[in-house]
Amino acid sequence: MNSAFRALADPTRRDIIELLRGGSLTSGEIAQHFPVAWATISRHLAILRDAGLILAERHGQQIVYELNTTVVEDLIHHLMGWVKPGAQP
Amino acid sequence: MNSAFRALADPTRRDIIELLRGGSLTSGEIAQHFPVAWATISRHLAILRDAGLILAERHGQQIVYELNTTVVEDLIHHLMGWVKPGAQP
DNA sequence: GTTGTAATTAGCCATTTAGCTTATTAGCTT
DNA sequence: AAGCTAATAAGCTAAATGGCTAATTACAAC
Repeated sequence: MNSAFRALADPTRRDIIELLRGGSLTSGEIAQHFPVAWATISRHLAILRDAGLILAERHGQQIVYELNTTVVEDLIHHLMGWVKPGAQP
Repeated sequence: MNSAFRALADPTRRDIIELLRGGSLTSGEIAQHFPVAWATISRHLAILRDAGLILAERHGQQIVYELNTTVVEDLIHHLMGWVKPGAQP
């Protein structure tokens, strides 16, 4: 859970997530949308993957990434616990 | 919005938020719950305050902090936009 | 106004992080 | 197996971050 919060702290990584809302994309397609080096995007993807926020699947010689909505939902529930007074403190 | 995500990246700051779920507390009361120096907690509080996640109010010579649920709710809505496919991409 | 208490700010240090460039791995295709 | 493309890993650097101690502000009470 901590790694998910850490992963979301970087705006580029949040942009990657927003990008993946539109559907699965390869690492190269994702990198094209950003003004940083491909290797930098690749590391962002690794951080998001380690946090469980995205899922990677190899298709031939390219790797397709997709948003893992399950972990995002877990985050939402976590945050909802902060605003719901009755939840387990 | 970015500052809120950044603020939540640190586990101590998330613990402070969880602590404030139980009700408003002074800076000193908050600091007592953590094994770090008071000045360090004070800076964490400033970061949370700048991000709008907590509200500060002076009562005499002490300052009382409380959770700002409004900004937490904004965060929740932001995250929900990631899992709801129909929302504005 | 001086003393005391609550809290923040300033200044310093070690660690982490995000970026880059240059290798290296993994899988096609010939 | 040799070459080509997609992607990650390695190694480096500058900037940000979280911790500390010491100094400073803000208010209250004497």
